[in-house]
Amino acid sequence: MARGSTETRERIVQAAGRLLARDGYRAMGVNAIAEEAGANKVLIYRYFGGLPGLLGTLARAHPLWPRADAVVDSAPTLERALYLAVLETGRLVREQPIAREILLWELAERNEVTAELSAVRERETERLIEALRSRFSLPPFVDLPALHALLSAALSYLALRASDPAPTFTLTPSTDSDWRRIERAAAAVVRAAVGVME
Amino acid sequence: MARGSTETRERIVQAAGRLLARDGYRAMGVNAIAEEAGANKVLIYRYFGGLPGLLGTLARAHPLWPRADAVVDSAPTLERALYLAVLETGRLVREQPIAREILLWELAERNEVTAELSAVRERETERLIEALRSRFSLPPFVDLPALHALLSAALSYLALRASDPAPTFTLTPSTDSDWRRIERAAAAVVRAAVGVME
DNA sequence: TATCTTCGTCACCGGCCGGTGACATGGACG
DNA sequence: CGTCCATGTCACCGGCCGGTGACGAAGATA
Repeated sequence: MARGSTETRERIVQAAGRLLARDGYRAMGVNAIAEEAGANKVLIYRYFGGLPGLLGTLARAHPLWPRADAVVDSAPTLERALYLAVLETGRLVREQPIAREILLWELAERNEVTAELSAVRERETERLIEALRSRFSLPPFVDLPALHALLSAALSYLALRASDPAPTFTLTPSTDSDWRRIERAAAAVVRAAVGVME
Repeated sequence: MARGSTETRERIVQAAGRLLARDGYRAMGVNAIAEEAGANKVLIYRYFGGLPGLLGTLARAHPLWPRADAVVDSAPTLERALYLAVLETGRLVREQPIAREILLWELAERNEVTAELSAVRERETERLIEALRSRFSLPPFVDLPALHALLSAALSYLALRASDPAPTFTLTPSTDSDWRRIERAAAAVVRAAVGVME
């Protein structure tokens, strides 16, 4: 049924993305993906060389992380740009199931797939830092990478905890008002820290 | 061999802790634990009613999170106490493999075990917040839970990423000097934010 | 028409998983 | 002594996993 290499390839990639978003990274096996795609699992080996190849293809097909230029261009000050970048990271993790699962995956396992996924995000983040640095020419004693790492780690983690398997973190943001509190704290922190560290 | 219920129970609990610390939460199965303990897996069902019961016992036997009183008593100011509490959380996650794996587990799965583990940590954190509030009588418009959630989430996440499967986060702290940068950023943030939010 | 390649199917493998039922053993207690 | 029960052992189950070898069916090419 439905012969034709390219269509089948595409169907498998789509199915992998659907499965990752719906059932999480722990469900990503050749058997499950093949069934979801209505294809035969042998084709995963033939077309992608195995699971890592397939998931690499999937990752390359999705733009998952904040684009450096978009963030920088839309903000008038360093504080605002940093704030927006950090919040955008949290928002992506919260609203993009695939992004969320990839972060979890990277935390839980270390293999070819997660290494490549990390590298992709890393590259984009470095470009963001570089863009901020050149656009706003901040004083050298502001440790921008450290500040950015601290805040985006915070938002990512809170977003991870808030979604699907939802435990607590004293204030684990669940309602909109919870998230506003976190965002207000982050804003105050950014505003103050950039000044204080100078 | 080695008859006697209590000794065997203890041996199984010890083996579970060892396995969790060494091989991570993904390795925690009845077969693996039984082999590690040199016992028979049937006993896990007989003595603990199954895996959740065994791991609940294990968790209750380990003090894993910062004690509220210790942190509060050793700090002269609110800034200092908050800074110490947050750093201690990060340090624990970094140095206690069991704590690390429990956090990962809570992120990745939602079941009886992780629910109970979350509850334990949650209770301790609430006590910390309450102790800070009463000890230093901070103004009501400082959103202490939000600030604490933001910062401890940051340190926990960075510590999780820095250990065993070690990908990147632009600045993923690996060396001591990396961690000093993060700590300096956190200190500045705490100092500034408490003032700014007043 | 005959041949050859590509695409897809099917059946099977060994291995590990969680879980259970049947049975040996040894000690306490009558 | 005999009984009983907690303790520990062993073999086995069904199910899912990743992975592979053999085969059929469509279509291009000669």
